[in-house]
Amino acid sequence: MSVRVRYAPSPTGSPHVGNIRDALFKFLFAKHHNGTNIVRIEDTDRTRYIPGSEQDIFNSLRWLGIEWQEGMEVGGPFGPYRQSERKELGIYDKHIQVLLDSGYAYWAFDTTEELTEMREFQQVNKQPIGYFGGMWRDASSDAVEKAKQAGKPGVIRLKVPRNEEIVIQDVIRGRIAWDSNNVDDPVLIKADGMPTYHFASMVDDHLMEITHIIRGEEWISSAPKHACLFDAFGWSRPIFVHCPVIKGKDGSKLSKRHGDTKCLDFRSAGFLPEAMVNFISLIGWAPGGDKELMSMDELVEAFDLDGLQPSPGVFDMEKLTWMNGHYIRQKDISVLTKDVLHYVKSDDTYDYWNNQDNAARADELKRMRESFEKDAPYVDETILLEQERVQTLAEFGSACEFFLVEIPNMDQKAVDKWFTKPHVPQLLNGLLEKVNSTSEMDKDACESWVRNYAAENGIEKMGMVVHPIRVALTGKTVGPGLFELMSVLGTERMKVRLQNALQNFVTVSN
RNA sequence: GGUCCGGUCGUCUAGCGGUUAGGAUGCCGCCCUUUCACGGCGGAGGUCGCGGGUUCGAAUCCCGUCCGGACUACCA
Repeated sequence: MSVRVRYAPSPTGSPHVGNIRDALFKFLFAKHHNGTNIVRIEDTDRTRYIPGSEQDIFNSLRWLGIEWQEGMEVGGPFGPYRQSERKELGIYDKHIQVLLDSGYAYWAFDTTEELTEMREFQQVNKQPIGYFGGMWRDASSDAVEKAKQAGKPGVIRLKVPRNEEIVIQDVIRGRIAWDSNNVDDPVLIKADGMPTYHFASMVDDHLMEITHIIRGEEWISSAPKHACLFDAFGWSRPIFVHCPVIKGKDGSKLSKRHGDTKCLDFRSAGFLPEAMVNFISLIGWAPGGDKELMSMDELVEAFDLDGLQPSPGVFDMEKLTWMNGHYIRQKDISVLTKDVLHYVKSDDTYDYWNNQDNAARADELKRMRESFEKDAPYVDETILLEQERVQTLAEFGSACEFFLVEIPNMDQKAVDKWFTKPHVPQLLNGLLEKVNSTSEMDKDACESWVRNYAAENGIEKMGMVVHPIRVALTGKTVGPGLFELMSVLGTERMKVRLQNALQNFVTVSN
């Protein structure tokens, strides 16, 4: 039997990295086994529906290269793939009737107040909290009819068997058992007629012939309910795989207060999909050796359930950042420049940095976007020179800034350190003279001029000539190799910068 | 409170009864070098949560204990 797995998110917001990591696992597993990955939308809670989140879900998946062969947007033989549509088709009504008829489900008419009161009672009496039958589990059909006649809103609950042991086999953790007396009767159909997750998801998993339920660890405690449901229908249970959660630095489940958690935020922050995929695949899973830098194809090749880990992992931004730097460096320059262009053109980028209260970064990136419009080949060259010096796409903004402005911002400490040396005015004037008389200087020409100058003036330490020129041209003490940088800048820009340095910053005259 | 899951350097992890407990990241140092970065080399960092067993031998198996986490909705 071929593998069929499903990614079944709720459209309640832009997906979280933990959720997307699970989606990645499912995709890798399906693809590794030549199976089918299905995307189904679980929108049974109308109150939590957020418009636009379906698109965020698809965008997150596509950004990372997670494919699906069946489901939303691509169709398939088991559609529709949106639960609200399946509800309209009567799929859940039909199935709940089966359970009602066979006695595995029952109507319950408790009010919200009654349920709250019940829980408070259980709380103070240190009892397990939950609905274990109340007055409705074994109510007579007359009582149920009467409540219906009276127009009382009711729900349908699953009649979990009592005095039994409920056992599931989890692929990662092995046997997990519950005393059924501790498993409460979950609501299957809500008062508004919509199915709950417990019901809709399991019915659909069966109908869609899902072989493996791969989901987060937070579902373990409802697994016995799901197992009972399958048993009640007489259906064979799929294989359960509960993946460990992803935690934040403080050890609790990753959430908003840990910073970025939405998958698409990472795109806006300047991370590459290759890095993101590689990094999140390694939280809770390992191929079983020392290898950790892997492409999507390699992950597909290496992925299997036995590499899954039971213990939760912490999302380590520093390691993600390192990995992103690795992928930036590894990238072909023609591809990289397109990525950067795309990044600085995207509105999401600016929304993101403005939300981060980092207007300066937004400005740098905006300048880069404008520069692309004016002189793309020039910007491409600056990207090449900064490629090995940045770790995210966003960092190109500040790394390339000095190239793109008319006059760079002069770092006062750099000026104080280097422009006070007595040989500097002559040096900068000499270079100015050179660029005035030359229209083009390639890297070698720049290098030989600098070296000759040093030799002719008896300067032994290259730093003594290199650093002042660097400060004059870039305003900084750090950056790409001087000769590369000079040749990319070109004589015109060098002229303007040298004049500015000599007029406004060089304090010692000769 | 209850149920369940988990516990190897700060972090991600390898390990499946015999290893000086390996790799990666981060940190530190050296080398390369005009700076930064990249790269190369090296270092610090783990009595494998703790306590008992089983065994000639345990991170690996068993029991207990502690700590952490998830769930505990007519949310998923």
